[in-house]
Amino acid sequence: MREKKKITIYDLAKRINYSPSTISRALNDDKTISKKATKLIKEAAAEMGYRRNILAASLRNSKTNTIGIMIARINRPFVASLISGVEDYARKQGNNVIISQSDDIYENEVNNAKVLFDSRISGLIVSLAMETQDFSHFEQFVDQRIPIVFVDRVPEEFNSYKVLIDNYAAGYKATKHLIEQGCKRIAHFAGAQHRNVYKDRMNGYLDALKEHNLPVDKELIIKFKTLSFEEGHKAAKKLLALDPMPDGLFSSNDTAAVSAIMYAKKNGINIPKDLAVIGFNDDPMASIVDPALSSVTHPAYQMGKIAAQRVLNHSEETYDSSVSEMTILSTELVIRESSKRV
Amino acid sequence: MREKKKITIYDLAKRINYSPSTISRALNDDKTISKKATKLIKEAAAEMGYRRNILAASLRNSKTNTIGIMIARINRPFVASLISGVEDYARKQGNNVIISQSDDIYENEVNNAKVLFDSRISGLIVSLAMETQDFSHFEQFVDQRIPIVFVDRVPEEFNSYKVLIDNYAAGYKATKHLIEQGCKRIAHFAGAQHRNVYKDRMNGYLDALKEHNLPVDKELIIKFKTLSFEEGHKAAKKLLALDPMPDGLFSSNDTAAVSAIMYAKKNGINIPKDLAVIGFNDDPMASIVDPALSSVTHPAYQMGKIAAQRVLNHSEETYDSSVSEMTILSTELVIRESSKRV
DNA sequence: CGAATTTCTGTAAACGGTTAGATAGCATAT
DNA sequence: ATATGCTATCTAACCGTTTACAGAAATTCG
Repeated sequence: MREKKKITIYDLAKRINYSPSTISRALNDDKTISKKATKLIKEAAAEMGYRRNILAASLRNSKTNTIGIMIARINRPFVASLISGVEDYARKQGNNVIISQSDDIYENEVNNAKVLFDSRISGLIVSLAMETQDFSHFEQFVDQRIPIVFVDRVPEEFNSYKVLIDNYAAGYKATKHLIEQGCKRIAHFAGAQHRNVYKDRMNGYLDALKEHNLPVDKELIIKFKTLSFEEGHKAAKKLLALDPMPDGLFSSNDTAAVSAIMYAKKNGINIPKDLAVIGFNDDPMASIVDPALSSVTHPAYQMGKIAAQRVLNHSEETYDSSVSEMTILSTELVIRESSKRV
Repeated sequence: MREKKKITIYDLAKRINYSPSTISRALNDDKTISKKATKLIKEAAAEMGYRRNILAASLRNSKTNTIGIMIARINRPFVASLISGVEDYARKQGNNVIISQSDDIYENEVNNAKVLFDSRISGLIVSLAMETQDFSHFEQFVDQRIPIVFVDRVPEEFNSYKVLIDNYAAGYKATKHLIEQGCKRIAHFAGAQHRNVYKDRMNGYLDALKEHNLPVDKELIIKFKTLSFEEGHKAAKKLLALDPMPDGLFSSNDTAAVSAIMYAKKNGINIPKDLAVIGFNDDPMASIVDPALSSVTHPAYQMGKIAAQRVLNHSEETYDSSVSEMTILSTELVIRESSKRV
């Protein structure tokens, strides 16, 4: 048993006595081809089971209709939803999506960029690795006029499309909410401060404290590397050992917040009475933990969709790479039991 | 500012006076090229910043080094980990991974198959949509000798590589565990019975009951369509209204199990004393819910990795498409508070 | 030293589309 | 009748590799 032969426009040409160029044009609905010929050709193509060879077309056009996506790791709820949004939109427009994971490691990101570049992707969607602080590996795309859309974790110093949420406002809102619940000593789980999302959340936190005349206590701000469950555990331990203990906690993600809640519960601390907690992302776990975790919703799927739109609607002519075009999505507080005191 | 010119082997050829064919061979480490020439050529290539055009190479070889992956939806923990495993392995071997989501809808799956086929993927990894019962859309790949590896949700009637866990054994183990905890009336949340994973889990459940001389009560077996949170809620409501109430529950996934736990708790039912519960998948939420959910671990990442290996090591010569080659991974029970009675 | 090998490199034809420019046929205008 | 323009199609080059085959140069051998 051997492979079915793949038929080409040359086979079609021979079969119905048209030149390959006419076949090609007809199949692409070029109006210079007569309706009669177009119909004939399409029928023959269907009958013979013709399928366009995308590779040949891509080579000729140097256009692959493939979007590359760079993220830290797929199996995080936010990222999975983001990709989901990109994929759905891109596919509707006839594009493929190829993904690459950096594991939050800078070197991997650089290497992935090279691989995606060599794959001749038509556009790139990036959420930066935690480590990344240098962005020169993205310049190759700019040089070749390949549109880049940064999502969520975006660089501040690199001009491009950016899709993100208002992290500052979200941090402010979350903190203000805790203040309104009567918290006076509010702790913060802070992420890597060179990453916009975490820096902005922290700034929102700080300003909310200041504007409500609460002192900023450095002891209450814990700097995380990865905001993992383990780190959350350690940080909670440290916090609860303080005297006086904090009475509120704004965590930069849900994982660390949930970890803190679980640790606190085990140590007989009442959430939210002794410690009101709010997280960030509204991951599925937020509604599962008991008491359910208040959080800030992230429209991840929508962000993916918008990013895909930006990449695909990018126009060579009007685009000016010296300008950053931002799309800022709003967030919402989801108040659950973990922070409800009044 | 215009694009940087892309340099080709012709540019290299002109620059260092070798023919394009020699360049090409040298860059591919062909041994017929002298070491001296190879060295010279590689140096020149590096210096001029030459990058191979994958499209041209793919066209010529009709080999894309791209793996397609078909799943229901990315943003489910199991699937995300699976993809993660595929991606890591594939990329190490110099392959790209393109994904497509069916949303558990048959028509989407058929359409995605066509798109991936037209993308000339070198191999395909599939976890079936919930709905799918006909597999003829995979035949085009078989015809073209494109290897297919089915993962987790696999077809029974289609010969190919398959990577899955022993769902029957897992169902049996989980049920037996509940029996050992003293449960006499064990309910089961069953998934679509035409999907191997759910059918096998249920059979394991049934046999465990029989072998321990417990009656099979049809009232206690609830058939789900999607095993969603909402369905879990409804099913729990139905179960808890029974008289006598079941004292154990084996759910085919964690989502429905967690939903049931939350509903039961809200209605004053003690988990595990009144109702011992065990789920399936060991999703992150299993360790978050209170009481923590016992579950069956799924080595999702590893399954993805193995699937990628199978696809990439697939050898045209030795492969016999009339044979199904299965890799069956073992599972483990993770016992947590939701089922610990003794 | 010439013949036979071996080693290395070059020529040219693929792979399968797309597209600029040429051409042919025909209707209309001068 | 010739020029002009329009429509429909074709020719051939091109995208950038790979590779069968040919050929040249270097080496070995009798």
